[in-house]
Amino acid sequence: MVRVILSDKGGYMESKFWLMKSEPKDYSFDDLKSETNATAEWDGVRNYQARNLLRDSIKSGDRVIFYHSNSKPSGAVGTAVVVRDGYPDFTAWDPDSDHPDPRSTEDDPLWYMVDIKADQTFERVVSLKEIKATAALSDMVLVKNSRLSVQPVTEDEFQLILSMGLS
DNA sequence: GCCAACGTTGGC
DNA sequence: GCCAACGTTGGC
Repeated sequence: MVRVILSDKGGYMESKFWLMKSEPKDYSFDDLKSETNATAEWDGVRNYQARNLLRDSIKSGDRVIFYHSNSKPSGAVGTAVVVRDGYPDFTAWDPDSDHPDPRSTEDDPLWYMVDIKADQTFERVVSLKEIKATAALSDMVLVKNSRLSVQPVTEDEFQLILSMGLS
């Protein structure tokens, strides 16, 4: 089965590499590592474009760059592996959750999530400043549309950021 | 804390 | 379907 996502040019591309953002004051990479099996539900995404990726395109085994936004400095801090395909984000219909949305129900889910497991911890933060200063990373969604919290990256981008983070 | 950029909502 | 108003993200 070919997995596809809508590219910014309106055509289709596939990805097995992603970048996910979190504000570390809300949920940090250390928080993920401290979970049982270093695994957590990536819940709370309330954006349709990101939802579509979580529901349709992101699959178990895919690799993720974990990015700290609104941080000092903001940047990539580690990697994770997707360990469960998209499924309904049940926190949406829990009125006591951090991200309730009464439009979403168990019978007709509106929002989706995947599970991720922490993998490699970078030796240093690969800062947004450094990413922006790296020519080979200039096409990243992170650089072009800074708001999307779940976004595709190319394998080359993933490997380059990983090598920067481990050196 | 400011605010630019972007996404969403809802009146018409 | 347009678009103004509003809300959110996230760099700085």
